[in-house]
Amino acid sequence: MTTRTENEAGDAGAERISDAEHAVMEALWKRSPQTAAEVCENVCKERGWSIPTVKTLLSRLVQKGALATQPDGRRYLYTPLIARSAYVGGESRRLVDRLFGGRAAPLLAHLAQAEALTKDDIAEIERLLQEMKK
Amino acid sequence: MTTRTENEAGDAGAERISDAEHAVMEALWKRSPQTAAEVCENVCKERGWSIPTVKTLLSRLVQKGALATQPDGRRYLYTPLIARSAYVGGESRRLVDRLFGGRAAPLLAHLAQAEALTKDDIAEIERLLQEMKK
DNA sequence: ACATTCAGACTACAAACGTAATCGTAAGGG
DNA sequence: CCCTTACGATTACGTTTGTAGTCTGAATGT
Repeated sequence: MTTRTENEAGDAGAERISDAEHAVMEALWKRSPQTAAEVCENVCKERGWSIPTVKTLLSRLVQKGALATQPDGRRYLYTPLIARSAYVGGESRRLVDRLFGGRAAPLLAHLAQAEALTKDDIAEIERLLQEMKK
Repeated sequence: MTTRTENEAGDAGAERISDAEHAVMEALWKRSPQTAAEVCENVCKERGWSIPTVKTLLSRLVQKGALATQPDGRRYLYTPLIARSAYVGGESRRLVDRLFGGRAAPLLAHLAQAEALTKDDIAEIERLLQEMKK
């Protein structure tokens, strides 16, 4: 390969996705492909954005290798290149590493203390643990 | 109070703490109070920073109401104004809200899938759940 | 054919961030 | 007393992020 300074397509999702960009990704994870206008319909109202904002975010995400474009007449259809589960996994890992020394148990303890766990959560987590132990 | 546009001391930790700032906070949560030089001793090597960088971060954290200063001769002693547990709780909550619709169980499921849970983690989590149910 | 419209590309611009150098000054060594 | 030194304060500056406007050209209706 030729020098390969950085990011020449090949790794999808190396660049960090910002908060605003994440909202756009969510829309596309929910359904894809979508045009810029469609994405806007799904997020502009909620976030108080105008179309140009969505277009900027889409462009940046394409640059970052998080979205693929596919021409459709005079506009583009956008599709995620990174899976939501990969993103979510990465972010979760980051948090656990940064704040809990990489251990997940303390995170759970914190959520518990903060009343972030409902009875249902607890029940579901127990089920998960049972599954895991098998 | 006079107009009270924003942040006139009263709320500690309203402003968001950035990644670099967080490293400084960690040093002070581990031990406090500390001088700027001491903080640097604890983080500069690891992050590849020079003293000016640490001083900037300390100043910003003071501005944000995350640190208190106490004059000690010609320098300052810095002390956290927000508890680590509060910060950690807030960040965890943010993540769970943003990525898991506020439910903790899916987070755990993800960590599990990603092999982020060791046998010890699982055991400890079970203990936690037992405690909680009491 | 031509004006209108609509899409992406490019430009803008302030705030936050990461990273640091410089300035002014007070404390201490001699 | 003066010089050096060690602080905090101020300033710097490129990048990322949030939020949007302008430009250019192609499609479209008539």
